[in-house]
Amino acid sequence: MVQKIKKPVVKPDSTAKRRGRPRAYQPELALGKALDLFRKHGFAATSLDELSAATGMNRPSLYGAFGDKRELYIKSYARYRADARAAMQEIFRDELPIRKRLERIFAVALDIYLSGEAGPRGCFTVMTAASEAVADPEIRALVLEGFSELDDAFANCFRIAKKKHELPASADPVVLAQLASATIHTIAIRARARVPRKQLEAIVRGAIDLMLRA
Amino acid sequence: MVQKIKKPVVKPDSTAKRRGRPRAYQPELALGKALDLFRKHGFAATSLDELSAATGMNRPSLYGAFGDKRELYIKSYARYRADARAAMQEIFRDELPIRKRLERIFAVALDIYLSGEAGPRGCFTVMTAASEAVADPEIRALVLEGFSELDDAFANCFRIAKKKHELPASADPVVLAQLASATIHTIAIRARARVPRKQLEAIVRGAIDLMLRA
DNA sequence: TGTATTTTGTACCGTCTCGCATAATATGTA
DNA sequence: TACATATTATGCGAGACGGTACAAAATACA
Repeated sequence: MVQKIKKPVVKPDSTAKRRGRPRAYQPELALGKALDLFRKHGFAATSLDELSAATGMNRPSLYGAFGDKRELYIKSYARYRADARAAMQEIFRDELPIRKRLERIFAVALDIYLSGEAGPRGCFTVMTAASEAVADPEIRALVLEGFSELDDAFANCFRIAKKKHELPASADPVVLAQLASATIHTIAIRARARVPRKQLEAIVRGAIDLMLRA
Repeated sequence: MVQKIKKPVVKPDSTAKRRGRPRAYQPELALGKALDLFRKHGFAATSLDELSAATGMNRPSLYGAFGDKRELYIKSYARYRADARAAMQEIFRDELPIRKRLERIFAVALDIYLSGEAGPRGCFTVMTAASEAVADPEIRALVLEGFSELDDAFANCFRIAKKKHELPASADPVVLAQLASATIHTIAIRARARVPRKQLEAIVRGAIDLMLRA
């Protein structure tokens, strides 16, 4: 018996007993690889061949698992948002002093935007807004949701700070939040153009000073 | 003594006597059409066929006049920058009070970003930063130049205001300029996601108040 | 064991892509 | 008129693109 057994060392889908031939890929892992590619090159400049190579899935499997290229992009974006939310949520909820909290939020953001061995990848929400959001209503809705989520999180942040009297009564949490989001957007874009981290950190410092000097 | 030393030193502008078959297109006008397309869809999602149709030039003419697609993109971007500069320069140089000046600058920016019958086209510098700037060093250099140009113009603006005592001595023109640029970037991105003008104007108002509040 | 079910791998389809080769056309000049 | 020059118009060609048909492979279940 010359059978070359290629059993999956790790069960792809935890312990569920599936009926047919087992999957040779791990969906979450493959989606992460797809996200990496989309973040690097954008939707139009990423080919299914590259996606297939990066995920280790051949094209039919890719299609069966995630749908066509556009659906894969949407699912990748959802994954990005979930990851970013997971990284931020805890800091947003934290009870640290407002300055410390802002510093940590922007530091995590910079980590996300500057990561990538082939160059900084920026913010996927911003990239998607700049490219696909104009013509595709469904994607646009997701992007708008992304903006609102960030705005709201910042606004809540400032509202708490105001209650704790870390900000004067005259401070408007919504305006401050828009400024914080603007800072996020400008460092995301500049990161994409390879502006060095030091400069981006300087921008963040200036913005924080301005926001808290009230 | 050579009498035929008269090489066409003068550009073949309107009244110059060119040698062969006359052009059927106007280069500046065609470049404008190309820019429109690139702003709408980005580099990768714009095909030479579409460019050919929009400009009214067939592909070989397009190629002969502007080079390949990438060169055409670069020339389109240069044109965009020149247009934006022409629209802004005068306001930046003006002697209006700082608040009025900022209001006018942002209003013009919004006009640029929201124009386009097929949806708002955003800021081409921002779009290029998000897409081509990562992998293409030459384009990246142009984008960085675009960022600096805006930062410097704003900084100069605040410096003048400070000299005229419209700002307190403690105000840092560079930090304020970064905030102004950040506001430009955030409205450019949000415009691309079809956020209505009213909301963008509210963001601008909040930012100006924050910048000028002493 | 045999059958049903699910995924994989290969190979292909029609379409679009960019860039260029070639020939026709329209002008200035000798 | 005849020639040189510059542009237009047609269309080709090699490859990349997204998506899918089909059969082999690998599992669960009866």
